[in-house]
Amino acid sequence: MNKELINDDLAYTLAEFYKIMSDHTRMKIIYALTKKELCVGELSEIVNMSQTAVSYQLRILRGARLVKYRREGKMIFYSIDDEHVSDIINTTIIHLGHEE
Amino acid sequence: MNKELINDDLAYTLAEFYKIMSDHTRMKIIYALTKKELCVGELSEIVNMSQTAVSYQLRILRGARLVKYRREGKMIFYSIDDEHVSDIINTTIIHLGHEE
DNA sequence: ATAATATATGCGTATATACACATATGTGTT
DNA sequence: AACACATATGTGTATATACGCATATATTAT
Repeated sequence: MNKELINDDLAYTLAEFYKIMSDHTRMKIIYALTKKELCVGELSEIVNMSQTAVSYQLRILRGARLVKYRREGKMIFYSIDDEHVSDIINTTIIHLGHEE
Repeated sequence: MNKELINDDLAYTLAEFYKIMSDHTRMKIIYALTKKELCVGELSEIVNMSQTAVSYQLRILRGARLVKYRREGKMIFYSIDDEHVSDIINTTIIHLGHEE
C-alpha cells in the first residue's frame, strides 16, 4: 500500500551520491572543475590544501565517477565526468538563492 | 586570477545542503515526503525505524528547511518545504540512470 | 641508472554523527 | 486534574571519515 513511498535501494544510492558532495573540500574541487579542467597541483593551490588532502578527495571523486582524468606527462588532469553534475549544482544554487 | 574557480562560502553552503541529503534514513524520509504529506508515526512505519530515530532526523530536516510541518491535534504532518528539492532529486535520479 | 617532479596510498588520530535509551513536552479526552 | 497518545529532546556510545605524516609509484630528464 505504501510501495510508492519507499524505495530502499534508490534512497541508498541517492544518499551515497549526495554524500560525495557533502564535504566542503570536495565541493570546492567539484566547483572548480565545473569551470575548467585542472591538474592536481593547480587544484591544490586553488582550494588551498595539501597535495595529499586533494589527492585523497580525488580518489573518492573518481570512485564515485564524479570526475574523470587523463594523464599528460607527469601531470594528471581532472574534469567533471558528466554535465548532469553541473546541472544539479546549478539547480541547488538557485534553490539556495545563492546566485551572485 | 582564479577568482571564478573558487567560492568558499558557496562551497560550504552547497556541501551543507548535500550533507542533509547524504544519510539514507533522511533520504527515505525525504523521498516519501516528495510523494505525500505524512505524520511522524506514518513515516516511522514507512522507513521502518523507531519514532525516536525518525524524530531525530526530522529535527535536522527542519533545521535545514528541507521540510515544513503543521500540527493537527496530537499529530504533526510533515511535507517537503520547497519543490526545488524534488527537482534536484529527480535530476539526480536521471543522472544515476535509476529510473524505473 | 639516478634524480627530480607529480601524484597516490597506508596508517594513526581527532572529530563528527546516527541511534538507543530514558525522559520531557504538548495536545486531546474523560 | 489525571491520563493517554504523539512527538521531541538530552546524554552516552559506537562508527565513520577527513587529514597529516611518511612513503610508494609513475613519468620525464640527465
